Amino acid sequence: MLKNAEIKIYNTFTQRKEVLQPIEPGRIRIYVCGITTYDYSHLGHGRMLVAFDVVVRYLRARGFEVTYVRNITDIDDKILNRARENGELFSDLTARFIDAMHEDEQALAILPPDIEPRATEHISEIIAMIEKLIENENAYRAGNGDVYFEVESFPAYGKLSRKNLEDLLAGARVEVGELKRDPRDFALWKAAADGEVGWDSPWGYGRPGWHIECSAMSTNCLGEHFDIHGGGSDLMFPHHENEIAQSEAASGHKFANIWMHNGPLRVDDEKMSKSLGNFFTVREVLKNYDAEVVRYLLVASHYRSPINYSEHNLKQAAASLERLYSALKDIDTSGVKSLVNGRFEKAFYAAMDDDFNTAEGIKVLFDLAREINRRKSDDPEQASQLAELLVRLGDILGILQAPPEQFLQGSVQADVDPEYIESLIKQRQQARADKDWGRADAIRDELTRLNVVVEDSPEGSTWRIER
RNA sequence: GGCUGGAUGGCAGAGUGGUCAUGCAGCGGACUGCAACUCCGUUAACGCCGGUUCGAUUCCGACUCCAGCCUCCA
Repeated sequence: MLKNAEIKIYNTFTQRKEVLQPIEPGRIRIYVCGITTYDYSHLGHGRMLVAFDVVVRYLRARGFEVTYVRNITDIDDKILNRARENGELFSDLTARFIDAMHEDEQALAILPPDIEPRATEHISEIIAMIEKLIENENAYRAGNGDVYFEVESFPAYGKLSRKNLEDLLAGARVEVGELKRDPRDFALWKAAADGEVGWDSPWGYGRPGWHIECSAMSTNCLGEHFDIHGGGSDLMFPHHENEIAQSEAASGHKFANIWMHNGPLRVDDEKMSKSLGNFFTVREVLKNYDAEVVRYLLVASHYRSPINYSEHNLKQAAASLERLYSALKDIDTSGVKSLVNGRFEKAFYAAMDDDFNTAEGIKVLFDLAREINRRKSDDPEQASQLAELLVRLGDILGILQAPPEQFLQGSVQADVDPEYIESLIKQRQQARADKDWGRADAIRDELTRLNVVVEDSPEGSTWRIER
């Protein structure tokens, strides 16, 4: 790949794009907040997973050795509540939804992270970090066995989400029977009763609070100081703010160099959420739309922008992908010599170097497609090389990896029998040979009824699904 | 109310101080038995008001509107 990669990334922390400067030359360590597994992944999760999948794919394409850690939070109040409602073990619940998440990931062509730590497998590290925080006088035990982080003891608190401590105090809810010294303090460890899910600790039986697991797992997997920390923008406060407080209070130095936050997924211009009833799980969506079309939709906008989920936008995504795949159709790229460092590749890298501008990168893919179409007939060798490049660049975005015919002829929206289609096409070919245009058109009408479009060319007739 | 981000052609969505985004849709042409695909050409935009400038959609300021976070959330 190109040498001297200079990649700019928007750092939420500094509110500006910064040149990525690895702590260790040639190597990037990245931690992304994954999913709390108490239900099926929704499309907002899918967006996050795809966004950081592209980040990692691109960094690798640019020659970095990447260690990608994405955690699973498998112990949490929501999990325990859901398990109780279902009358099942919390570990059975999380096992089921972790499997489901992996299936969804695979469907969306999301590469697995290098390390996928689970909170329940890092309880001892969590306890060790809490002990350290108590020792450093950043945390205290409450009378009931809870342990809280003392926000006042960490003056930089609020620097990521730009909140000042006074405002937080004014806005904090004070609950009855409050065990905290200060309403802004948050739980590191929650005491549990016998019979509830928990682990033994120096403060008695209990379980970790919500934020500490990410501090413990990231530190354990990547060290106390690493390159990139990512997650959804809705995690900025309080989750990431608390992570910074915990991690930096424990280690005494900087936590992550760059903070990346992906934008929200909206439905009808509102954030997708259960309370609004506009909630889509990944698997529901994949019943009605091809996974690659969904992925294209997620990748066609910049990762920090909101994406509006709608049937209309999915249709447009399908049309765009059809154009790209049409360019690849009938081209054999096997054994083709790779075009390296040409203008298209440079333009693509320039776009992606600028804070992973996938929308600008996709423009280059369309430029490539047009060039391929121009050359298809008179310069097939050049067309093949360009097609190989198109597929290679598509891979960085996680698209265009299927055989073109497979994409163009298969679709979850139209379940057709290829043999039947082929037989109709043959009959139509005969009718055309006989110049029986009426019959040829009647057959095409029948195909249209089946959502099939026929395309005639000097080499014969091909077909595709009308999405 | 505080903090962030946004407002681009019919739709989606990038970007730039003065010459093309791109895709879909539209229009004209080529190709086609007719189509489709494809190619060539083409229409069309930068919320509002000021300022800086020879020139602003792009920089600065005010305003309006929208979204997210401030409580569990990717």
